[in-house]
Amino acid sequence: MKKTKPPSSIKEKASKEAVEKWLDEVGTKRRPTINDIAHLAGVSKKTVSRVINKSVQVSEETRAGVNSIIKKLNFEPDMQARGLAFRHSFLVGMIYDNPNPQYVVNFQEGVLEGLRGTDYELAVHHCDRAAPSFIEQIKRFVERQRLFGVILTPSVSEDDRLASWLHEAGRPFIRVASLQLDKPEHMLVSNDRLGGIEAGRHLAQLGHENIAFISGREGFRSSLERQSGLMEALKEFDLTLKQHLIFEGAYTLESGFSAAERMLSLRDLPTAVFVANDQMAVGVLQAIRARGLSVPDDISVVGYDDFNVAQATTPRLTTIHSPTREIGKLAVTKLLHDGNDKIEVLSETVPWLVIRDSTSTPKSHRATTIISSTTQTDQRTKL
Amino acid sequence: MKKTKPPSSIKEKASKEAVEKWLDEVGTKRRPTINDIAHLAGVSKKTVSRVINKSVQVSEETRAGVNSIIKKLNFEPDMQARGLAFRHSFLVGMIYDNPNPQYVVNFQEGVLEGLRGTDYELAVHHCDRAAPSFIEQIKRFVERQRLFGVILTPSVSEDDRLASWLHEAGRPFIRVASLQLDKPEHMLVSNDRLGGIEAGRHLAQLGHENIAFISGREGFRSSLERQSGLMEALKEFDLTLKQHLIFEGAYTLESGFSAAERMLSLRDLPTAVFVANDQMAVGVLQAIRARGLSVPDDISVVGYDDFNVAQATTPRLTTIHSPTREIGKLAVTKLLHDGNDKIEVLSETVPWLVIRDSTSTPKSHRATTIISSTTQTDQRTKL
DNA sequence: CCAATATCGTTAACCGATATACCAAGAAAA
DNA sequence: TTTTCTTGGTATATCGGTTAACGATATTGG
Repeated sequence: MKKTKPPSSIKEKASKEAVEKWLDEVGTKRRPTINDIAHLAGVSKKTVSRVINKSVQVSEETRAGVNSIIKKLNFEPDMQARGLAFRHSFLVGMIYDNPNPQYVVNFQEGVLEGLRGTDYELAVHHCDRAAPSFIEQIKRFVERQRLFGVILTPSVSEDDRLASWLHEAGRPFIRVASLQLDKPEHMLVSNDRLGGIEAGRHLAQLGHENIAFISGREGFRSSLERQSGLMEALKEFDLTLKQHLIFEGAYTLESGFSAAERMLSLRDLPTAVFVANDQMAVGVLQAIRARGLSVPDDISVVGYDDFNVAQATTPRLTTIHSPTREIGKLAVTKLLHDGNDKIEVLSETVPWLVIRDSTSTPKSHRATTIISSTTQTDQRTKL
Repeated sequence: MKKTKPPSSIKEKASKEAVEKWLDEVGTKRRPTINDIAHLAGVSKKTVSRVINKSVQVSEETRAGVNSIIKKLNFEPDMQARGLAFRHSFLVGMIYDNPNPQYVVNFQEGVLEGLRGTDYELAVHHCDRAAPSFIEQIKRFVERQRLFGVILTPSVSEDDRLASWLHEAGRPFIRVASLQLDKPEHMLVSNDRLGGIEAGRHLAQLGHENIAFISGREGFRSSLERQSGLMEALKEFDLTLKQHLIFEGAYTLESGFSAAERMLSLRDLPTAVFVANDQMAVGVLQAIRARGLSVPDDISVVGYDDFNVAQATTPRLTTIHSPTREIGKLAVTKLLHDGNDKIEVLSETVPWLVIRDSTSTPKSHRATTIISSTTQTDQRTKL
């Protein structure tokens, strides 16, 4: 049926005419499909498919010919159809339930960066972990869209039922959390414990001994990890975190304010406080000021996150920088390469201390260590 | 071929057994398809499809029967396949190129809220408007995923080439911008002009006459609109915005800081400044403090956006609240109902003034109007 | 009582890709 | 020379839905 190959110049000329004819007659009405490409390139559908999917079973010549037609017709394969055949869509789902906008956007931007250049796109889903049908809604989302894979961010990531369902359904997923909760292939740990250690060491090194902690809501993993890091650091300096210096907040500005008020009503005030996130730390600064005290002269404050509020306060907030964006990017990479390569994770996802203006040596030390107090003021780590 | 209907109790019993058999034998291996439902419900594929799509051509009895099987098998239609047949996916695209995380998340959350309960999901795409292939990348995204519709947020929304391409391709889309750019069915206007008016009136009513403006980068629509609102308000009070009191920033904290420094080097200082966004306003506050001046005693400051930095500063920022979330929600509603209903838009997308602590009467007026200055301090509008 | 008309359902073709099975031609091996 | 791989390609079924076109039944009207 097929004619013997004509010399390539003639063949190409013929094909060029055919392409133009197609563009005139059909191209104005609908997008090209794989059939059009196959027809104009003089090969079969499957061969075009092989070219698209970079299969090796196709000669360099054929590949070039097909690609040139693809380019001329500006062909984009329909991901719906591709997904139908592959039994999964080309969508990665990101599920979140996080009140902090900056966390979400930073993470999301990391994910999008990781997705760039791949065939995959991002579908985001916000959920309310308190809602009774919370799991059902997520299942529905995942099943209906046949997501290629799912990224669970805190605190959704902490739900074990969800994780085991995904596991049993055989769907690739990544849990991003502040500590190891599951098999390593599913986990990406942001290591909030280390951040807590950094904060604790910083305060202890400045000479603080009476250090308070303002936590997130009871049971919040990230807060627990940050606290446990603080305790570990204090232990290194033979200090302890006293039970009556732990105050519960809820990660909001207001809750930070009221937790700080409780703290400030103590007879013996602490000389420093580590606050489990920046948003609360803003409230803490305001409460301290409202009492007529000054930061850092009377009380040093360390936050956590390094979101942009940390630079808006007076004094600007010393805080722990969390590499949220990098974690997001890693999450995608891990998801897409699912165990193919083991990625070196640790180095990039380690939080670090950013020293700004809300910490200094405690008053009691001030007389003896004037020098360190002044040099401290402008020191920053990786800003 | 079909038997006469048996009494429904018998029929149901038989079907119940068949359902259990299916769940045991097949349900463990793969998800149910429309064929399974049709078979077990004793109807055809198409009838099930009609039930799913809420077509009227199906009797109440049949519908109930089919729905019961759907529920028992926990069937979720595959959106890939549906999309293939419909010639569009069940995805709404949101395209952004906005450095402000809070804007993005607020807007996105509004969009997700608008999508809740529909069959559609959100695919987000971040782009760089400065990149040369910027348009091509978006086209690729839209075409490959065959998006049902697209929402363009500022400043991507301002690109006319993109808008006309979408229009010609016949794909539904919404442009969210600070002023009318196109036919109303494609536009959602956030009315930054009104916000500017609010800010201007507030300052003028306090008695300020020498008012400065710190703008966004040249040509930024939102900034231009806010400025033009300011000018309009001043005109109402027989005031003008003097050319030498306009300073260009770039919507970042640092740019606000340096614009303010330029302003503060003037011989005659203005008594108030309207800053085109909160992020810059934070920089402005810092610059004023750095000069040893005080806000609002020496200079009043008004921001724009009402993002959470506005509550973190000292003094807390008087600013214009932009109903970003509501606009996001409206954008989806408009997109999904595309002209079916005309939605009443204006009432919800109007920005409003939030009075906090960074504005007061100017010094010169202070002696004569003590009372208004004190009552002002705690006044807030809709906080 | 029979044709016209809703009403309710069915069948076959199709959306745009991939997978399976299979074939032809040339190179290497027997 | 014949047989057996390997390589490069084709034809057809299939993924899970929808649409178009076309039956069957009941319900009317003449």
